[in-house]
This record gives sequence, structure tokens and C-alpha cells, in this order.
Amino acid sequence: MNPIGFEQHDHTCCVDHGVEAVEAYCKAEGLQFTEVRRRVLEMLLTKHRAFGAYEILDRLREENLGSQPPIVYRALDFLVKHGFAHKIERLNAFIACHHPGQSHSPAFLICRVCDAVAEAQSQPSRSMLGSTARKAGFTIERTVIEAVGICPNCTGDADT
Amino acid sequence: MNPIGFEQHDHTCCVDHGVEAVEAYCKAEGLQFTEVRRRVLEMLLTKHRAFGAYEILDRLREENLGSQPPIVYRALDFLVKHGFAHKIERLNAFIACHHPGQSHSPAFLICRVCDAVAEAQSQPSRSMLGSTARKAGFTIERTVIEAVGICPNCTGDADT
DNA sequence: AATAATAGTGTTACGGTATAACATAATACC
DNA sequence: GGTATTATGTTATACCGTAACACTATTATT
Repeated sequence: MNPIGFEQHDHTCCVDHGVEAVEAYCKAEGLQFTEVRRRVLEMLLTKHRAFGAYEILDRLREENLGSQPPIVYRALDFLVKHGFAHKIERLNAFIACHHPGQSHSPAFLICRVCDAVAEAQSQPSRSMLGSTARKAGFTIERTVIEAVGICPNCTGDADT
Repeated sequence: MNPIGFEQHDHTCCVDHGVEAVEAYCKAEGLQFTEVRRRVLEMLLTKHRAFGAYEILDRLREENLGSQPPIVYRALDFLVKHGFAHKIERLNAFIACHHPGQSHSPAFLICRVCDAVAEAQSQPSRSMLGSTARKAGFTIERTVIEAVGICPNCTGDADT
């Protein structure tokens, strides 16, 4: 249950492995892993942080893969729908998933200093939110669990 | 720990009590509870749902209390800053707080059918998110806990 | 009460986020 | 090969949010 994102690591693995995993999944499920979708995923995988849709669009434009918002939003919709990426509601931005394929309810730790985002797992059904929902007769379909704060690498930096 | 929002109740109490509580708090703390701020809070209290900033602005405009976005955003900033209202990140919208004065980390149950929103309490430090953060060395300053699903009043309605 | 300091409001202008709607192209399926 | 489905290209627009500056009201100080 350790979050991925704040530790030092060989990041090329994250990119390669992430793309491979999604490629395999799409092949198995008969999903079209098109060039735009692949490039958007690759961009998301380049950093453990969230990317705004227009930031991604700028990159697509440079590569002549599209220049209008719907292009990037459709690619992001695809990635999010199939669990290859997540939207960080607090940031109105998107991040690659680190457990593609596995069904999961993600939780995020967002560093407000360096913008790093770590993905952890939540267990809605076993959380207080889940028990509150059951008591109230509310059926949870999706959860948004995000914590904003200071990551271990930025702790101690001179900014309150 | 029961969420407020889905049950039948005498709603005029919510409005009156909410305004009174905030008024008393502001008086005690030396905060200026101006007309715009009061009206925005009253509007938020009229329903157990979230309101977009521009929806509120339209009402303010009708009442000649301002016509430009900064007016409503400044009032909302004030209300959120002092814990009289919360922003629902998932909806980019705002809702009145139901425990003004008490310090708390709210959690929300959002019905995607009728748009009702119930406010419950979360306990970040005791949650899995809290323990994950501690293990990772992450300092949580604020949490966003929102569940989207179907409220008890809409359960069974013909929409999947 | 006059003054200075602070806080709130009015207004313009703009930037960031997101989607509806419709046309065209590519792919999958039979 | 023909049809259905899925993806992309494009225009236009709607919604969300803030920077910057002028002005007014309130509060604190003398």
C-alpha cells in the first residue's frame, strides 16, 4: 500500500512499463490504442505529477497530433474511462495510473510545493466514508480522495 | 456522524440557524458579515446541494448586489476561509457548511441523480489515507473526500 | 472628530477548463 | 466490398476563476 511518487527510482521503468501494460490490456480487450492516446499516456507518464489538459494539448500541437481541445479531452476520457489515467479534481488535471488493469479506488497525496503526486489505494467500503454511506442508504459509485500537503522531499523547505 | 442532507426535515431551520450561527461567530471574531456575504450564504443554505459561482452571481445581479465574477468569488472565499461554506471539487461548486464554527474535515456524499449533497465528517488522521501519509512522510494539510453515487431518495429510479 | 490604516466593493479585462455539434476519416465486422 | 462503429478534425461557445486597479466603507489611532 506504499504510495508511488515521492521516492527516488529509475523512472524510465515507469514509462516503459506503463505503456506496455496499457498496450497489452488494449490488445486483450480489443481497444484501439491510437497514436494520440499513446502519446498522451506517454506524456502523463513522464512525471509523477498531474498535467493540465491544455499543457498536453500544447505538446500534441508541436507534434502535429491535433490542435483543438476536443482532441486531448477525448484521449483523456479514454484513458480515464479504462483506468489508465485519473483526474485530480483538486487540480483540474490528469495523471497516469500506476496500477493499470487492476480495479481500484485511488487516493492521492498532492505536494503543494513541488507538485508531485503520489497514488495510493483507498478502500471505500472499509472506510468511514463507506460506513457513513451505508448508514445513510447512499450507494457509492466513485470516490474522490485527495490530500494536499507537503511531501517528504519538501518538508523543511522555508515556506509555510 | 450522520450526514445531513438526504432526510426530510424542516428546512427553514437550516437557513435561519445557519445564518444566525455565522452572524454570532463573525460578531465574536470581529469579522465583517456584509450584505453580499450574507446573501451568498443565504442562497447556499436554501438547498442541500452545491451552487456554481455564476449561478449565485446571477441571483446577486437580480438583487443589484453586484454583477461581476470577483464579487461572488470574494464572498465565497470569505465563507470558505472561515469554514461557513465548502467547495465541492468534483462539481466546481459551493455548498453551505452544516457545522459552522466547529473545526472539521468534511466529507461529502453527492447524488448524481438529484444533485443533493450530504455533509459528513471525516477523520483524516485516523483514516487509511492518514496512515499511508504518515508512512510516506507526507504532511496532510487539507483533504478532499467526496463520494459520487445514488442517494437513498433516488435509489431505484430508472437510470443506470 | 480628523487622520491613517485596513478591509471590502466596483469594474475591466483576461486566462484556464470543458463540451456541444457536426463533418470527415479510419477501423472493425460481416 | 459494404456497412456499422469508432476515432479524429474543426468551429464555436459555455463555464470557471483571477489579476490589476480605482474607489468606498469601516476600523483603529491620535
